[in-house]
Amino acid sequence: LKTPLKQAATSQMVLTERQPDCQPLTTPPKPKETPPADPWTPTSNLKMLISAASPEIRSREQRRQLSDSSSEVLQTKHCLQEHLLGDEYEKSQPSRKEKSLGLLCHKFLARYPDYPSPSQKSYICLDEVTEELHVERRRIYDIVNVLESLHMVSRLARNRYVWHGRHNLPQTLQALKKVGEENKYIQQIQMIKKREYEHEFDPDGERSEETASSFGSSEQSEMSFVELPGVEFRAASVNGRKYKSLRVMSQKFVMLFLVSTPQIVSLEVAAKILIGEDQLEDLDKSKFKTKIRRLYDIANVLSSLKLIKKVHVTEERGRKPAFKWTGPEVLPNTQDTKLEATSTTSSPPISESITSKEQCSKALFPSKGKQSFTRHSSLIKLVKSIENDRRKIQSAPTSPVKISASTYQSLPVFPNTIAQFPAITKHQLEGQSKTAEEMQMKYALSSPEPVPKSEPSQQPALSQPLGVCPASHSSVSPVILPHLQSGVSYAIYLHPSQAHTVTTYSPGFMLQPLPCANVTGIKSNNSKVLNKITTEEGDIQRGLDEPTKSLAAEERPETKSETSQRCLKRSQALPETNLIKRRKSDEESLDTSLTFFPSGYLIPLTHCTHSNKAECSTKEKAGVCSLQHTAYSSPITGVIPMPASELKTVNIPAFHITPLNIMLSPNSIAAAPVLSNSCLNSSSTSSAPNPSSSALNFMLQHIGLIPAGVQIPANPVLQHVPVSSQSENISHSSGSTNVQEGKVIEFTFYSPINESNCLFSLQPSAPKEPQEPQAVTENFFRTPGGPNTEPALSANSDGTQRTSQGTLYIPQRKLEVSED
DNA sequence: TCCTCCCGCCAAGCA
DNA sequence: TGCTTGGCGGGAGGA
Repeated sequence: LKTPLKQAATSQMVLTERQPDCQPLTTPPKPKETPPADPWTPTSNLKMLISAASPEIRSREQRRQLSDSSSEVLQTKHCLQEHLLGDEYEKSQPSRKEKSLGLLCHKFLARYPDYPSPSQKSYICLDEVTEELHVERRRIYDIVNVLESLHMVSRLARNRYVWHGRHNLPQTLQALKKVGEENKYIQQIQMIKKREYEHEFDPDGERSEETASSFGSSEQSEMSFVELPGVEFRAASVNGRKYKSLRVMSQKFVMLFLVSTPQIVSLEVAAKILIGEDQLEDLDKSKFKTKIRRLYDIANVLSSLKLIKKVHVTEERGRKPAFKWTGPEVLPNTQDTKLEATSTTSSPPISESITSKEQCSKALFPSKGKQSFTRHSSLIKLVKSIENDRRKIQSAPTSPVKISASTYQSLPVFPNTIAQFPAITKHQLEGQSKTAEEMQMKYALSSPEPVPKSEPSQQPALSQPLGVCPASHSSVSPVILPHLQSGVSYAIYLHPSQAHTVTTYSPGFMLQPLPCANVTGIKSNNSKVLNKITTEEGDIQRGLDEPTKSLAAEERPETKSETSQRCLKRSQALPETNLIKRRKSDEESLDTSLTFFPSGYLIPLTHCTHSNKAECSTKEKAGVCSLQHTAYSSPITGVIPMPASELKTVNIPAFHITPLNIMLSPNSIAAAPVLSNSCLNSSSTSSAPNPSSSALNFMLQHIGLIPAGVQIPANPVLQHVPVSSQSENISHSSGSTNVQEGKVIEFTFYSPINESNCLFSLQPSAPKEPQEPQAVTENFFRTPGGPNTEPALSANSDGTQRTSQGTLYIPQRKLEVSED
């Protein structure tokens, strides 16, 4: 009996309403001897009507020995069709949206508690469900399969499932994350990105061997269903189709979110990865489309579970559908499932989650520490390899120490940054340890060698822990730069790994590492401010950074003072209002997912000029530096003082080329690019000239910061380069503060040799006087052809173009995420 | 036009 | 052998 009651009622209602004369109007119950037919869905109704109208189909129906009541139905429908012409009939049908899998899943989930009592097991009878939800069984399978992939249900027998609710979710996600990491999904994502970019430059070209081999390795890592002890996989076709099962696909899809950062995965990438694991060579369109269809199915269910949320990633090639993880954050690879819920979902509070977890653990994990998932045999080698790598990294002399939020809070402050922040914020800092301040001041302003170099041998491990991504960054380090022309100093934030090799060109330079919040955390903290997020590449990037982020943060011995400055900067950068609250949440974010943003940032210290540095420093100590404007926290790093209205862009270094928008107009002011370390570091492996170096030299010379002929060595050093800048990515604020007039300029260096890139983020302060147009020559921007090849500006191959009046415009390839 | 995904065919495999 | 399960892709609604 598949006739849904509700549908019958609806039909009756419609009939009664529209055709009172059509009798009988009641939908008769289907007799038991009704042949297997489509359920009583609107579409099947329509088909039935059509078949009724067709003699051929009708005769076929007759051959099927339609019962009298079935005939009645047909007659009724026929009657309905006759009287409800065309549009009217269509309008009487539920819309497509009302029949969506997501909605159906909502209904399904509403039937069962999120956290059922362990003593009372809920059983799911598919027949009942299909009947009550008025859907065909096939749809329920879709839902159940996804739920089963998360171990929210498990199959008990034919037609029968057990409802676990979300009890198992923490463990499942943990296991999935682990498998995802072991399966090198991050690298696969990067490879796909790389392929995409290579395809942009060479649409007809063969895919690189590296990419191919990477996928080759992914093929062998095909895995089976990830199980939890006690939640066994008892699919009917467990042996036959499980590798293509929606369950497995769902798990893989979830893994992609769990391993990538920010946790945004585009459907395209997910589909390619899923196909890649099956057979990359058959990456034909139909297969791709099919995967996409299935991913939509899965995504709908996951969305109903509020684990993901649909967003759109906008890049230069268009708007792409993607999904953002909104489920509980999963900490990496802790033996004991230590999870916490983020603020974005309807997930239970942490305490509840933990409680549930404990309950679930008792039920499902009698022996803790046991491997909690199955693994394809071919994966074991990969896992061992990764674990070895991880061991090497973790046993390095500079092994990281996790810094808790409380540590952040209690650490002393770094005076130089005080000048950038409003007095109210500084006031909070006055209570800090003066001794610590003095020590840091001394260190900051007097030390000619501000940053101890790390062991060069550590660099590869730090920047390329997985041996795949050359553009790995861990954190940023601020550098105070004097502005020779405008009298404005800047704090530039570098990655520690970059800072290791920095040599200063000004005695006043100093370096500090600074952690940056991950995009996800930022988003949650400043979601209203940050309405654009560069993603995908950054997503990939941070994923890669994760294994190394803490390493880099701990590379240097002055960890405590650095972290204190991190804390300070983050807290200082917060808006005056909600300061404490936001800092708290910020720190929570740091604590839970301390991630270092790989880009470099330039901070204008508009009131701390080079000429009166000492005075300024003194003022900084007293916390009365004449900065008048209100500084806001950056959603990116938490340390960049800039107006909230301008916090529109997050710079995330791309694994591949990431030509971002750069508008160089004559009306902005000087700024200095901050080189990400990746291209610089990676350049050491190549004998080719470093384009970044020559570019910076050019810039420095061009804008008069260094005399012509003076060359800054090809050393990853901060340069102070005034560049007229204007970013399209920043919405201009109507405010009048200096900082508000600052702009962010971003661009990427591309080195064809090491295939790395550097993302620059320049944030100049407002110009006091309009400057002459700064002609940016071709030397500055390199094309993929190499440092001495045809300049990007005149080559269209990379999409760049030069506008009139010396304005350089590089079409944006930055990705934005928009939520529906 | 393209995205989204409903729908149901039909094959694998279980009872 | 009938039924359950679920892969798969056509094609239509919706943006």
